[in-house]
Amino acid sequence: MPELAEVEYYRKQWNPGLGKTIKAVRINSRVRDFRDCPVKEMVRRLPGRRLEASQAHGKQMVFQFEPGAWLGVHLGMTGKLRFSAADPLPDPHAHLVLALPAGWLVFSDPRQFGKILFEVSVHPPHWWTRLPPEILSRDFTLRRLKAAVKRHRNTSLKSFLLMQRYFPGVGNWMADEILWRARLDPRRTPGSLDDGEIKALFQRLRWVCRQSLRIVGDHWGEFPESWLFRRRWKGGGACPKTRGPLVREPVGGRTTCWSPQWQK
DNA sequence: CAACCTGTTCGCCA
DNA sequence: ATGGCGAACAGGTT
Repeated sequence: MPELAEVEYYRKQWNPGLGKTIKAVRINSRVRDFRDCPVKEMVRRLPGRRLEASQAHGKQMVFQFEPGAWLGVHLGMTGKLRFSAADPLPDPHAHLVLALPAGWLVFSDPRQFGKILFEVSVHPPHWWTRLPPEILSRDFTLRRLKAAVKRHRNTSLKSFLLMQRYFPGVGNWMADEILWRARLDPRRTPGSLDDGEIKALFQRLRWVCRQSLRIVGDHWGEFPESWLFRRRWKGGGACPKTRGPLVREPVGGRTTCWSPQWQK
């Protein structure tokens, strides 16, 4: 499920390990999650290191160890992080397990679209420092959005919002929520937007990120009934604004939910 | 049983 | 070169 706020939620699930020293690493190195990971080095060098801090950035996370080592985690489609007081051995999808003095930090991912990275270094690795500005940061500006619109004027708005190099953390449901609140038809192109519509998109982008972090990021809360999120999963839903029917069909290759009477 | 899936990357084409 | 699209990845769920 992981998009921006859900990633932040999962990041915190490893907080019980903060300040603790890794005793052992258990890994299923055959799975796809480790395709870009120096597995042997990680298994050799993580034990004895202390989990110092963690951060999330869009859908990407980093866990910082002392002395200098960095564990990158991307949850893909079905990845999860959890702390387990009992040995998670029975879980066949627990591909990475970090043993603490008491308990285990677990990464599980049945579908294996996630990605684990590892680097030993005093400084944070390039794959962490070269990420684009976060949507809620000062560097994410209307100017930047307009440049992206100009460059990708012919794709659908739906595909556009899913581009992580501009909108890190936005996934399928967030894109639909943002377009619904900006009253924009997901099949429209960025190039067709006027200045007011671009501004609305900018504001709704930031609003949906901020609110979903507040609701889901801390503790897995429920979105209010007023959100499209609550109606979008099954056919036959009604728009919370107009009470009219919602449409559910692929746009840009992804299942998309929108309200034709509300979004133009 | 078949269709579907909250993500990314690759190859193909214009 | 760059932009845009569709397939592929793998396994669980509806």
